[in-house]
Amino acid sequence: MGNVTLRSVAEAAGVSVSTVSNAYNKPDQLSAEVRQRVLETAKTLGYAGPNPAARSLRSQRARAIGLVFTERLSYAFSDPYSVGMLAGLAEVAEEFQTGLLLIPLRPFDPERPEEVEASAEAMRAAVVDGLLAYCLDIDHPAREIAVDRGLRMVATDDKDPRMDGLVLIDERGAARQVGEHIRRLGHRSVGIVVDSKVDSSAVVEVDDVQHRSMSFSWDRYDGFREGLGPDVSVQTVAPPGHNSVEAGRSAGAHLLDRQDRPTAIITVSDVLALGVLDAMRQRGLTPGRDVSLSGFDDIPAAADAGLTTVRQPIAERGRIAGRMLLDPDYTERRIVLPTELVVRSSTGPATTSPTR
Amino acid sequence: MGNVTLRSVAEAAGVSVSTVSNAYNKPDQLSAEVRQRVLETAKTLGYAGPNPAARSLRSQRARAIGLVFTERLSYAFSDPYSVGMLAGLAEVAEEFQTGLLLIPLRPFDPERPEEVEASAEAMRAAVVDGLLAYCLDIDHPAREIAVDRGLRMVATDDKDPRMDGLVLIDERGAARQVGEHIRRLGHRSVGIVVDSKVDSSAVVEVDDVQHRSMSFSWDRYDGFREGLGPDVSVQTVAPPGHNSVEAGRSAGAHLLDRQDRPTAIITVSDVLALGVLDAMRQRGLTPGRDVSLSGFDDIPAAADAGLTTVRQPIAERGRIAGRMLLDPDYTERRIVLPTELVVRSSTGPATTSPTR
DNA sequence: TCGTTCTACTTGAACGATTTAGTACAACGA
DNA sequence: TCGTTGTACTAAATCGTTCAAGTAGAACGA
Repeated sequence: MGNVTLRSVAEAAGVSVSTVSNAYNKPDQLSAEVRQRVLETAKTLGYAGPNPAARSLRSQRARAIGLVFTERLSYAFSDPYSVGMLAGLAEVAEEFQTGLLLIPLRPFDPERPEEVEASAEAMRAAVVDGLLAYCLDIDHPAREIAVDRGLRMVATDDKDPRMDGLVLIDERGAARQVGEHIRRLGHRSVGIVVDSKVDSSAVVEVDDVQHRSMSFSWDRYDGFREGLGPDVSVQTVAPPGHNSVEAGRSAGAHLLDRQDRPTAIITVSDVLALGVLDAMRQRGLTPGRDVSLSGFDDIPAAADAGLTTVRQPIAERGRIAGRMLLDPDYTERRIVLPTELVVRSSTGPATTSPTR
Repeated sequence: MGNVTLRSVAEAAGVSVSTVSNAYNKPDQLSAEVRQRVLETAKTLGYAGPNPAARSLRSQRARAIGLVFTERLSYAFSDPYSVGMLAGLAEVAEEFQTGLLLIPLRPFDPERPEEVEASAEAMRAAVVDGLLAYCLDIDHPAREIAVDRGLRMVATDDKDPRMDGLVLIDERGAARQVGEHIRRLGHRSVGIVVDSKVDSSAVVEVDDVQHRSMSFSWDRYDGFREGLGPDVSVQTVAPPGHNSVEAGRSAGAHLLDRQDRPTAIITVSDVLALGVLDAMRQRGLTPGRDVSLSGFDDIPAAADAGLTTVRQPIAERGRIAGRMLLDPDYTERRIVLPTELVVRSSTGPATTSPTR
């Protein structure tokens, strides 16, 4: 089984190997009758079509693009934002008859370099034409391997100058709008919830410097602070674990239970905001009245929850990344997509009596 | 660039091609010093390691397993159950240094066979050693192609006898326990929420026969009915759209707003149950007191919500599927994993006054 | 001293396709 | 009638590895 090749088909059909190949790849290069005959003998021989590996080798095209898959991305799949982008990417991939190869890697961890290094070898073995560097740590050795291989690389959130394509939003500018919105509403004590790169077991309070090394989203953070201005007092916390509703809930609990509860809470993602919303509900607080809350991304659930947030074209981000990787006619190499502040009921004016 | 091959490295290092190959694949076959020299010249030449396509061709191993990726699976990624299974699969894949290839396909649709057929060609091009037939419709042409290719196929929820491996739970038996639990609590009017295979725009009421063709989960459905027994009156609904919290919410709304509101609601998944829970909250109903509710799967959020459900080893399902595909020492071909009814606060005795 | 075993490499044949350059033959216009 | 063009196919090289088989030389025991 399985050892039926182009040659066996060619012999059985009484034509040359190239003709059989053409029957599959270039139907206009041969007469309809011969093609018909070839395809029929292929069927009776149980030939399942050209061997993909051989085809990849000869044509120098893998018909697949890579996507790094760490534990973190596995969590990311619970995040509607990632799913939306992946859906956009898959749409283009389908259009180009191209697969999406998840490359399982150990997440970067300076504590155990040899394990990470070993898992990075998977990047060598990946049969891909290009790579979407999503959730791939800047220091991960797999990144070097990808560069060495000369893989076309596209990122949606990356600072690496070696990228062949970038699909961005103005993170900082968008975040600034959120900050300004909150400031204009009169809030002077604001909590910020960031995501956390490191594993902690509890909510940690973060200062501006720590944040740089602890979180993925300091552009947003900087934007928030810019928009809020110097007169607003800010308390930043990072929840334990990954970007999730659960994490948001614990961060929200932490902020809401403080003596000096902030009058507004800003989060770096809608998922975290939904968690904070839960924490508010549990405490009988009404969003937009007792405490204001804003998110980021505008995932579908944000509208249902009445969450003020920044809308970004999520699926479009994936689509463009896909085009950059797959469509030779798409020559743009750096796209900055528009965002929009969407004000909903979860933000409102600071109450004049800012006590509990 | 990129045209550095084993041969160029071999020439530069003054050794044979096989020696260079061995330097990468069988370090014990050559002396440490030669290996060192080879690796160094490889580095200076900018050789990124053996070309994966060529390696796949020669060794007849793709180092990747396939996963069908339709729009439906893209929604499935929002489902913690799928994510959990995928995480288990990825764990094993990482262990075996193997990639996970998502193969984008059009979902099966008898209305437009040619589009589906065309997209199924992606199954021909996939460089994979095996396939996890998850979310792959039984009638999808890609399934035939996979069979023709002689791909090793494993399923976690499939009736196809051509599968090389099955990782199952006793769906019907587990569902029966749920039904019995509800019956013993005294409920005599029960709503069942199933998932829907077809696209409808609103909640539809389903009878036993329709259900067969409309849903993916009729084993569970049959189990529910068996456990409930003949004395319980059942109203079955299928929400519009895919398995999601949102869908559960609308199905729940439909059942709860009926004149003859059921005293208990059973769903085929926790995700749907969480939606029903939302609908109950919106109506000020307390789960387990006013209306009982049970789910299926025991995703992490179920415990938080106090949801009665069936626990199944989710990640383990993915892990075993991975082993069946990748581990030659794993010879088991059909595994039925244990389940357990987990009773939490969302189910309680039927109230003696069963009126609104 | 001779045969045997071991180590460290090399040789050359696959793996299964695509692609370039060609050939044979028919059709065509002048 | 001859050269040109086009159609339908073929021959042979090539993609970059891995792997089975082979060899040269050192080391060893009797």
